[in-house]
Amino acid sequence: MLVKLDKQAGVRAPLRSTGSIGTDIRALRRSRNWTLNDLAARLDRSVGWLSQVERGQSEPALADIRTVAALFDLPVSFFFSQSPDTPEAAYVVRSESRRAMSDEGKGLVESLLSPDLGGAFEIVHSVFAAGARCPQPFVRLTEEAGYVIEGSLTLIIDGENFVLKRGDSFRFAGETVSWVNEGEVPAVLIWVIAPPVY
Amino acid sequence: MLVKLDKQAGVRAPLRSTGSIGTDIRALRRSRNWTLNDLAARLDRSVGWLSQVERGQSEPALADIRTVAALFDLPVSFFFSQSPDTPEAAYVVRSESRRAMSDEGKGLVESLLSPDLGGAFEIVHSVFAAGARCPQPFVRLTEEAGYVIEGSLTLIIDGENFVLKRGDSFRFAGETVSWVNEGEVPAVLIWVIAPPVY
DNA sequence: TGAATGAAAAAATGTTTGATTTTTTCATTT
DNA sequence: AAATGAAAAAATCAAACATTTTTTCATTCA
Repeated sequence: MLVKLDKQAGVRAPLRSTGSIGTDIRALRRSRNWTLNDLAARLDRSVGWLSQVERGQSEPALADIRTVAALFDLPVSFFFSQSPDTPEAAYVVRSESRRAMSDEGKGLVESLLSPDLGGAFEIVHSVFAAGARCPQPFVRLTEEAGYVIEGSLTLIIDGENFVLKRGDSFRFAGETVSWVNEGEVPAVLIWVIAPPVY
Repeated sequence: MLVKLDKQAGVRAPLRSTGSIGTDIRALRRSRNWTLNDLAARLDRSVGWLSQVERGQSEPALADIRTVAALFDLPVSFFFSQSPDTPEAAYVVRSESRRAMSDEGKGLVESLLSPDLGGAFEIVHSVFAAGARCPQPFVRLTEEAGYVIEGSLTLIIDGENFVLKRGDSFRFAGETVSWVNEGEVPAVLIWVIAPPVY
């Protein structure tokens, strides 16, 4: 039974997922505020088809999945890293079965800590390699907060440097942000973003 | 300068705080969807006065603060655990200067990981004492997620038991939830709640 | 002297309605 | 079975108006 949460409380509707590719695509599309038409155009497919795909009534071709992955800057593997088919999968993500959201090699490995995309916020496990540096500062229309589990990370918020160590936390919203790991070991953080950007 | 974030993106307005008691009270009141009138009535004070207090134009009496603390089930100390007056305080919370949101002794110590109350979600550091047990299951109109940093915690979601270990994470929304720490050591978690309940 | 009030003004929020956009459905084609 | 295109259904949006909530401020209270 699905509990009806009232809108006013700010809880987004579609949380319970089927864990299908279509559900992922829908969440990704929504995170960018795109309509079916917006995404269908980019895939060079019809709106009706996309609607069917998102609801699991039709299977996208591999080529389509590749395009979607590219559009959202995700590894294709993301769409196939299915959570094990246990009853707990709706609620729990085991440390060994997180879905990777970025490829190794960029100095930052992000993986999803929630059972699926969607919801009011995104909670991500991020590992910043020693010496890694944000390619360029970014600004997002989001509220973001984080907590340092291991190692140390320098955050640059609106030009000010903050060296965060284990146990430190932060929050910002709307500022220009960048980061560097100036330590000798990887920095491990929990990072929360609302609303979701992936 | 305060960046204007657009509503559509779902970012709540009043983030930057003055760090005053009034700001805390306003955030707490809002988290329960109470109007000035609702809270003023409970404090047996006028609406105008409360408006002034929340905006720092008037000082509440100690008795008022005690009542507020009781209403929101917070220790009075919460309102006086000011973050150090450094420029970073707007963005960063150091591990040694978190604001405690619950008194020791209940088996659960929660402390705030964001620089102030308010915002789209709440991020909390929670330590569940070994053997501690949730006094009774709860249901909230929120979306909640968490990550186990240390130790182990059993979550009971809609009657199903999930034993979470270090590195595991979870998310739920609308379910009936309870918890026990059946381990021998404290369980340390990061817990995210949207929208804020404190 | 600053806390506190009450009432008027201002601001914010909610509601309705009709129009528009977005999504779903489905018969048909590839 | 994938994919389309068009009709139906559902959801979203904008404007106008009503209502609620918040702020302001002159005044009283202790």
